[in-house]
Amino acid sequence: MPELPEVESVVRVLRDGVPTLVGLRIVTVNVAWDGVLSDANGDLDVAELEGCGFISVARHGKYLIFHLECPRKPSRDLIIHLRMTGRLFLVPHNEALARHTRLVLMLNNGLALRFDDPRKFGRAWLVDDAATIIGRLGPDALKLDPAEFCARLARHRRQLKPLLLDQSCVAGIGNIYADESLFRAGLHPQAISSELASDEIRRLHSAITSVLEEAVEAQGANIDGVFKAGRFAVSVYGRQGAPCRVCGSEIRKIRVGQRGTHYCPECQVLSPGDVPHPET
DNA sequence: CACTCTACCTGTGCGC
DNA sequence: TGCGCACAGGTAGAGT
Repeated sequence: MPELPEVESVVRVLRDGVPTLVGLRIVTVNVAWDGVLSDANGDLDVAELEGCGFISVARHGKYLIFHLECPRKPSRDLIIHLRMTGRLFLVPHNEALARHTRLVLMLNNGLALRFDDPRKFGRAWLVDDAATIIGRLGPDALKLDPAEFCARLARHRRQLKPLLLDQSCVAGIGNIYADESLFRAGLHPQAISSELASDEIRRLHSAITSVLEEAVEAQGANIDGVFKAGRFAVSVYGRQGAPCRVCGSEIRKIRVGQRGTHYCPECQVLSPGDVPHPET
């Protein structure tokens, strides 16, 4: 389940690894599953990718941004979203396709950039300007200015959990790190954004920042028996029924905005003004 | 505007 | 053992 820290790990490998993708050129493209290219924003024209060179590898929220120099246009941006189960890596040119390989970009150094995705949720776009795709997103969760974060919370009267997952508010937080950030901030997932006190907002901001920075450092989350990309140890996500690491209370799982939500009933108390839904 | 539902997918893990 | 099914997740789009 790639969220911001997992996507950042991919960026660092492709940008800073040996070999780096930067400076390499796409020779041919192999589309193993058509659906990876089609989307409401238009289909990717494979022929336009051939001959393009990688200028930079970056990220905004969970979107990967490959800035390209192209034969027929000054520049283009290849955008890839890994969604739930997508993986991106460099392999030797002749490496056999895996069962879940969706897209292969053959490169001019004997390697290939391969996109594997069992659940077919991941997508790729080729656009003149990355803003076409990421323009609607809020600021990246790792570059979140406290004052702007405060303004964005105040602007809506919404439950914190769905608001944190809304990529147009803040980009990069998914279900795991939303739960982890709210736990660290000591805030209930159903607390109302516009009703937070300023110290609560500060706590949430620093919780998001520290959780994500630690997770980037650990190269992603490590969730018991499910997801083991990195070493970040979760406190609440998937730990329903287990004791809270802080107070020993039993971690609960409820549904908030259709999403599984994990929290500690002792550490994350709803303030009197907020009305919780009686959910299980 | 805030929320809910549905669609998109398939591997996993449960109950029977 | 094997079958069926609910479930997980991020996002877009439609509907309330």
